[in-house]
Amino acid sequence: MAMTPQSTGPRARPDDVRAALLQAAASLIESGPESAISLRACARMAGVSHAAPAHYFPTRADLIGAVLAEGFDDLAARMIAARDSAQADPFARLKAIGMAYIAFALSRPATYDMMFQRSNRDGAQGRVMTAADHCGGVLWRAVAETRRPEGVDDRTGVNFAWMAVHGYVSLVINGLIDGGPGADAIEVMADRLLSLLEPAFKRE
Amino acid sequence: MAMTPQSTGPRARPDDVRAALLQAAASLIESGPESAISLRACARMAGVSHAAPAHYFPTRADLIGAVLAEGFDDLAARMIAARDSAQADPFARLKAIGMAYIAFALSRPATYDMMFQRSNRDGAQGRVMTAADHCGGVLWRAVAETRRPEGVDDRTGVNFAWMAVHGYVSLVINGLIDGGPGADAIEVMADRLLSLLEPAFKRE
DNA sequence: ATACCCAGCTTGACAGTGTCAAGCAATGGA
DNA sequence: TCCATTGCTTGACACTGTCAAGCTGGGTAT
Repeated sequence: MAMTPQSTGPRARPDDVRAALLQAAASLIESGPESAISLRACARMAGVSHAAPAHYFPTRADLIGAVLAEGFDDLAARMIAARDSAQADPFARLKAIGMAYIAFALSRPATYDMMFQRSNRDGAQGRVMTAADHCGGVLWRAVAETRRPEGVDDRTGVNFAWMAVHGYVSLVINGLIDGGPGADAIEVMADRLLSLLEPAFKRE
Repeated sequence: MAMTPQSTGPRARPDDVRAALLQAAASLIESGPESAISLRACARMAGVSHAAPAHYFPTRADLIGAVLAEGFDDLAARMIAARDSAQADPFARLKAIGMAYIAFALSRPATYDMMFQRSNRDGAQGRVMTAADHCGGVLWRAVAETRRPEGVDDRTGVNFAWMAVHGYVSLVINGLIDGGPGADAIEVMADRLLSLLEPAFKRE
């Protein structure tokens, strides 16, 4: 059998290639059209042969899925960090999560776009959806801590917050709305958007 | 020179092929992964050779762009029809537009998704963006007719309405939120969403 | 009427892609 | 020392978008 008991295996020489492939894919996603994200281009960037990726990612969808799963993990980490360094007020925490969400999306727009497309979530054996659910869980808990008006239950609150923030960044990323003139228009608009949400997440 | 004076040309035998290619592309978009939308598959469906599409659409992006431009035209038409058959109240008209928008997106989810991706809007010499702007204009005028609270100017109103509805359908299409249990949950949720928008578009 | 042109489509080719199959090299355990 | 497994390579296949040529038939010009 000789099954290495999880000890020495990946330590001796870490899978440079796997990491290099992931980084190549991540950079290709942000730097060109989706059609340019090819396994062979990733392999060239990583300095390996055209068939090497198959050893780590059975198919193209699996490589892309791995990048997108990492994206969701990164997003969740940012949301948690923002939440934990915000004030104790539940809506302030929710707002901090929203701003972190927007910052992530605008920092990696192409990745964000792909993360939210069902067709890109097929590979990686469901890991993408698991990571996405983890993100949703962070939002869910933050919403659950707010006190909302009658008729806005947890699910409705999550849906409303998520659709507003996602709709905003999605339209901005794809150039269909702008926040108006000014360099920091996006942040101003994001702040205003979250303020507009306030009535649904506060009960006075 | 012999430049036909725009009269007889496309009448004699209408461009069946062009229409067939557009329809093939539209059906491929809705019936499979994006990678399956190939010029050659469209050509096979239309019963022409693999290079025939080049005569109507210089590149693949142009064919897809043409389908998406038609999508925006269709969407605008549905929005206008819904608006004109709604009650005279400005918010009722806005809500009718929103419901038509959601219905369109859910009836052609893959097309809708592609319409809102910047990378798919390169071809067709800007026709996609023109059609998208036309859609935005319909929304803009509907918003302008509402009476809103202080601080919600036209632009903010348009952004708020659009991001809410787009965010909702985008998340639903891609399976990240659901409207809760029940067959008509999506419509119920859509209705609730538009009601939640109401405070931003009414001044009592 | 005859020559001609050209729009509309065809066949053929090329580089590039994802994926599969086979093979090589080295590392580590028996 | 032998051997098996891991990690990667080369090679091949079908498929893709795009370009270059060639064919064909209906219209115009002479």
